[in-house]
Amino acid sequence: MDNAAIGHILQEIADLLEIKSENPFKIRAYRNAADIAGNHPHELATLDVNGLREIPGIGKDLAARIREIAQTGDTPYHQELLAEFPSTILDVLHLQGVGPKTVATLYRELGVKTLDDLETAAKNGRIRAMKGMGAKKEALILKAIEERKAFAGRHLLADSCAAADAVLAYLRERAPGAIIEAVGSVRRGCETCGDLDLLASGAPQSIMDDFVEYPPVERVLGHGDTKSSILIRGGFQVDLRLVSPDSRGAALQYFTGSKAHNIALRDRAMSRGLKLNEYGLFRSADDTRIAGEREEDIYAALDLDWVPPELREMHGEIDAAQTHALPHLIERTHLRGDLHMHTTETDGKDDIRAMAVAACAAGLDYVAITDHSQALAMANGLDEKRALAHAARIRAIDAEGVGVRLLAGIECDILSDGSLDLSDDCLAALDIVIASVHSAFNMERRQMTDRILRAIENPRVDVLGHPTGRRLLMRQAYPVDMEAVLDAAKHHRIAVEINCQAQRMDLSDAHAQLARERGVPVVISTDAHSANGFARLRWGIAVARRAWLEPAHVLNTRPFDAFRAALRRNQS
DNA sequence: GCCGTTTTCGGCCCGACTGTTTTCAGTCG
Repeated sequence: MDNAAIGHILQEIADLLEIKSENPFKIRAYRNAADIAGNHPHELATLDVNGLREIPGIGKDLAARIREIAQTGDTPYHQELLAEFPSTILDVLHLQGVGPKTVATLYRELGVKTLDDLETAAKNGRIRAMKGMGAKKEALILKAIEERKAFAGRHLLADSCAAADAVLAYLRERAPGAIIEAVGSVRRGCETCGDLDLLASGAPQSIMDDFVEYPPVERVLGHGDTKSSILIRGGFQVDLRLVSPDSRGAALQYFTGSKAHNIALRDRAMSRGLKLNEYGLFRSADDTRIAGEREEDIYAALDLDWVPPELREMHGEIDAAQTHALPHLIERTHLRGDLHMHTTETDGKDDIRAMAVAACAAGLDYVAITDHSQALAMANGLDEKRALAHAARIRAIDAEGVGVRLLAGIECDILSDGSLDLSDDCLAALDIVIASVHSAFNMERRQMTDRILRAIENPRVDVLGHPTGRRLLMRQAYPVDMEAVLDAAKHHRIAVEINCQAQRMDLSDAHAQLARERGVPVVISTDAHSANGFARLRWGIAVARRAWLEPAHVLNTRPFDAFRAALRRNQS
């Protein structure tokens, strides 16, 4: 039972309790626990009740429930709730504009159990007949059902940034004097985002009208003086808030979240006789404004260092901010090398030279060319002979001098039994070897873990590539005991990769944090398949920052010679 | 359901917008 599965059950319990109109604080406790489970870097299943109780927000009851879920796959409490309401009703709850009160009424009065039931009831005009409902609400529900069918809901960070940038450019053109920026999960660098949150300050009121007239709008969900929401093509919901310049810092803080971080800040404010909202920080007694214009001032007034947005997840950042112990996070400009890319020799679109030139233009000092090995026949993977010939060409071009230093490497497949796809002699003749899993994903966890551990034990391997194989919003990670893998990586002094492909971001932020805690070196690599692939370094940087990584934790922040010396094969 | 150099009980973050309303409940973030 992994953390995501545990979190899912806790979330369902929270949803069902909400439909039952249970104590809202109890519901919050379950939601909070679901959040903790989903983001906790350690496997909750490996903790006993005492270990669980040490996690803030997990008390006696929740620790017992989590334990039960981890051991048996579920808890009777969840089953009891499901006996009262069918699980399909949760689809109805998650519909835009339909909340727990409405779901309960629909179920009680109309027997609505599924989205299909709801659609039928709405089409037959039975919704409008209910108290508190009307024809307009009925139409909105039908519209929301239609949208649910069309859109999946969440989006990759890269897609979210692109969509946000387009709206921002449109708005900035119409309010040149204003500051308009992305907040929410985009600003925190989350791997996937739901809605896009934008904040404008110092803009004229007309910005709201401009916003709802944004050409790609498919539907206006709300249109007020200070808050509007739209649905745009591509399935993004975009929210825009307008505040006055003297509230910009407070609003920036408030709308960036996360929710848990904000609750902690408000709590802290309250204990100091202050009140924090999106307009500023005020003295509770007389509403005197203490801060609001600058985000830094809000934190400072609460005796905290300014917290970088990527850290605002309630993973210890408040304590660290209080004791001046926040990390000096890695930035894109710290990266000097990129250790994973492909060329026309296998499935890349550009040749060695073009990749080198593009890397140089991207500000890098060195790259490793790491084409696929023979097992990946589909990608025209390299056998021994081709791998060595390719390496010779890479070294020849490096000798010419192309603005960046080149390393001759390979991304070698880890076969099903954990052996590598090329001979030790061949791998030893190269400058760097990444070992990756590209096949046989459907293994048992124990088997997959052993497979990867065996690869790590091979002294020719320097880096473990995209360690979990996940494809965000498409494919789950293969089951693997990441703690065991990281322990082995530490022991054998190999590095783990943060793969920068937008749909991989693998390691995840939570796993990268585990790597940092264990002292396992990390590399951040693009896995570029063309010369324009270097821009995606920013996605790997986002993961690294969310994992609290500093430049010293990441090998490819080092100068070329120091980087080479740090590779496993070059250590004594 | 969690939490506590105020508390083992009694607190727990809070404002905007919409629809169906004559004063507010529900939803959302």
